[in-house]
Amino acid sequence: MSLPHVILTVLSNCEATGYDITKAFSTTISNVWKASHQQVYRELTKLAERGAVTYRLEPQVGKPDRKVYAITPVGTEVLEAWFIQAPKLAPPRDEYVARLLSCEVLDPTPMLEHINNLIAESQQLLNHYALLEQRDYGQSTSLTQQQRLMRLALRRSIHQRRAWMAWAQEVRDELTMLAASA
Amino acid sequence: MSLPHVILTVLSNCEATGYDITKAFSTTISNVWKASHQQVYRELTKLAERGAVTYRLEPQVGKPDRKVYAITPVGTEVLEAWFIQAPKLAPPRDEYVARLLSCEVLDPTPMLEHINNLIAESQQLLNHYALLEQRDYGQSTSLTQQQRLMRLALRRSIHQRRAWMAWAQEVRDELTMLAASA
DNA sequence: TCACGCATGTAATCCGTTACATGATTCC
DNA sequence: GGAATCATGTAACGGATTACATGCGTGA
Repeated sequence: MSLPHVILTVLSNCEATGYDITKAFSTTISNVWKASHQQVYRELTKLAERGAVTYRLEPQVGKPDRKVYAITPVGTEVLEAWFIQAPKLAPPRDEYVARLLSCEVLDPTPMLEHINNLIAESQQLLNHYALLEQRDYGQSTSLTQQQRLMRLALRRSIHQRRAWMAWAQEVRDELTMLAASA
Repeated sequence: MSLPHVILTVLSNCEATGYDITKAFSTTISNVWKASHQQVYRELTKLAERGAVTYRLEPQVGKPDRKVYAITPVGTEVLEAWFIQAPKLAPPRDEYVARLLSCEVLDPTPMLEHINNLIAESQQLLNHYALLEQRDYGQSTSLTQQQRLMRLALRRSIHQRRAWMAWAQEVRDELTMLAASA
């Protein structure tokens, strides 16, 4: 499990509230790790119990207090211990291929629609990614370290989505033939 | 959630015991969906409660009874209803990219090792996949429908792994430069 | 004034993982 | 004789999802 460590990484850069971190999960980190605000708040509570983070209350007029979290030395150790462990790939759970297997016993027509939608969505996303890459990392010759890392995260999404695209096109061709011969 | 539907798909082809299905999950379906035997047994119990599957007991001499499961018409309806729903991609939870983000605040050397391991493993797996594809689908000019579908499942794994490979190589180059300049 | 965003949670349920358990058979 | 495999589970824990809940400020 890496959710607490992603949170600790965010806090290594700067202090943040639960809300700030949730925002990060829905913007910059959204391609890397998915987490709901409930998960974030619960994890922050647990990390505070373990002494990996601390927080100070910032009173606000007419609003509930902000809890501003910061990483502790213990938290840094936790992060380092996790960092040197070998990463694991997510176990395969693929709804597209699962449905594809059902085509042996069911009419494949709906599957062809799903695949066409996947192709269309993927094309749009890839266009979007290309724009992002150009806009954020394409101009200057020298990028900061942070920019290089974020660019590699984006590259991951691009490679992954291209793989979906290429596969979906193979499936479309195969299913089209299959539907024609039936 | 698709676990029950993958099970129903298996049972649409032929009757099977919990053990048979578990074996399928660790062989033919292993690239598509991961499930432990405990999950399979629990899911079979639930499907039987919903009336989507039935089972008959096959007594055996000196062994515990075999429960041989079969899909029911209700089960087929459940499967069809799921089949026409739009598949969802797995939410992003990527331990490699997560660790990559930490490289901003931690020494990237361990990450470079992780990435080199990923490249080596991926190369081996891709070789293995190539052999499988050739052996199982490369010879005859006309494949059965079942074979075509299984081949597309394999193609998915190949595309996915190639994407990992290409990305990992980009990361390796970038991290090597980064380590050299530090 | 009504909806949306900010900011913060609790509760229930489900899914996945790990560990524990049993008792026979078959292969080395 | 011991290890692995067949076949079947229960129990406990933790993570993820969904729903429910509050209460203020801001813009249409």
